Amino acid sequence: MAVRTKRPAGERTRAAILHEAVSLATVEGLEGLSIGTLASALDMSKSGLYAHFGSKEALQLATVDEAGRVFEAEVIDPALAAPPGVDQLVAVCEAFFEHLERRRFPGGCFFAGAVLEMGARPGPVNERIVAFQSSFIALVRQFVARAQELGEVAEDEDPDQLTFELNGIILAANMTFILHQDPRSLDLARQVVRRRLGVTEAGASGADVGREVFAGQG
Amino acid sequence: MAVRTKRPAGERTRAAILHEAVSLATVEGLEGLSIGTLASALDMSKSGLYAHFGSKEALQLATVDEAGRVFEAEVIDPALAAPPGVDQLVAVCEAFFEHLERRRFPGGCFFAGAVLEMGARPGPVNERIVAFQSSFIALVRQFVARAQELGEVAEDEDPDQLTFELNGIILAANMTFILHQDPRSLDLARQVVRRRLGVTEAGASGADVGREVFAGQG
DNA sequence: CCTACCGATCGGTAGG
DNA sequence: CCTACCGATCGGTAGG
Repeated sequence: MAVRTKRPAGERTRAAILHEAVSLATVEGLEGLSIGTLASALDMSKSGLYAHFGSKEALQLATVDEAGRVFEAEVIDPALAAPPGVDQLVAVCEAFFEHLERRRFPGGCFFAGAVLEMGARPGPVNERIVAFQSSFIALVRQFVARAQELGEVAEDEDPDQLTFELNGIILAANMTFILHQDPRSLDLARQVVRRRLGVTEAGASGADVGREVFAGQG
Repeated sequence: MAVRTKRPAGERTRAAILHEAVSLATVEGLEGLSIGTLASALDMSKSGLYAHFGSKEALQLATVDEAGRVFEAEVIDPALAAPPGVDQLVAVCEAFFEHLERRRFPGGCFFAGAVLEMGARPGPVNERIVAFQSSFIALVRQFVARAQELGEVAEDEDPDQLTFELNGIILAANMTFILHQDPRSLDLARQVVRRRLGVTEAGASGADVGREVFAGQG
């Protein structure tokens, strides 16, 4: 199919490894993810897989980066595409809920699990996870500040408090979804977001499509 | 010291093992917790420790139970001792924040981590974790319902939504504390709780003592 | 509660 | 990307 470039097979293999690694890590954890298990899941030899990374830590770092790319594509990009204001706050939450609902990873949100797993394990892997998570919170805070500038969030609200609450809603949605394995758990999360942000009807955002509505806003 | 009863030394040893096991599990995870590591942390032989439980799964179950006892003593009991109403909702959150601040476990809240670690690993250990977590949420929901009966939570609030939000605040506090390792992170969580519940001054609850205040309520 | 051991798997290496 | 291997550690057992 593709024209031969430098090492297309190797890159495809690497991508396939990381795709599997991120999924496996949401079940086994980043420490529990073993090179042998990962190799046999891909019908490869252990050392063949190992050669792509050179150490377990390098595999873990590459896995975190791959999870970051998935999160950007499925959660951050749709939120960035939404119009600034309260709609954007709804959009970032909604994109996260759909990321869960899609069951992209068997163990729920990669980063929610990774922060807790590696929180007491200092080192490069922990630092990379913390950096990504912190940048996501910072982005949500920007969305909140912009919404407040637009007058769609009350002036007496503290942006840090609202950001904290939205992060809490996201984490509670992830935990509830994992606990009950039921897509309806997310309906409650959606109601909480809309009530907290003063959005009256269901489909407040037209940015993150794939659901329906445009009920009472357009 | 103590009069010889049936097997006091064995029970003391078992208690010491579980105390260490819960702490270690918040760092290494319940799967990463190995019998060898646990034994050497206690200066015991591996098989000596193993004899107390008979299988790794039994050790994991006993560890979850021990973590449940700690959570009951440090979070649930203080909340039950608080007066019903909004004070009790503040008390349960405050008890959790102090549980974190006390750094009882190096990896933060045991159950927050355990739910995410074991969420995609069906089995008896997962079931025990889910049962405990669900019972805690159910208890918070009872507190919310009681506060609403007392007229301290608005009639148009949905108890499930408020319970979900309080759980989110707790989870966000845990994550933030782990991310920044800074007790001041919890100040923001405290502000969020009080603003969300319409409590104006800092020390709304006299039940969970050890902090101070009684500013504008008594 | 111990020493001594089992087969399996771990991360990693040699050499191709 | 492979086979074949390394020492260390895993959960678990025998026997005391």
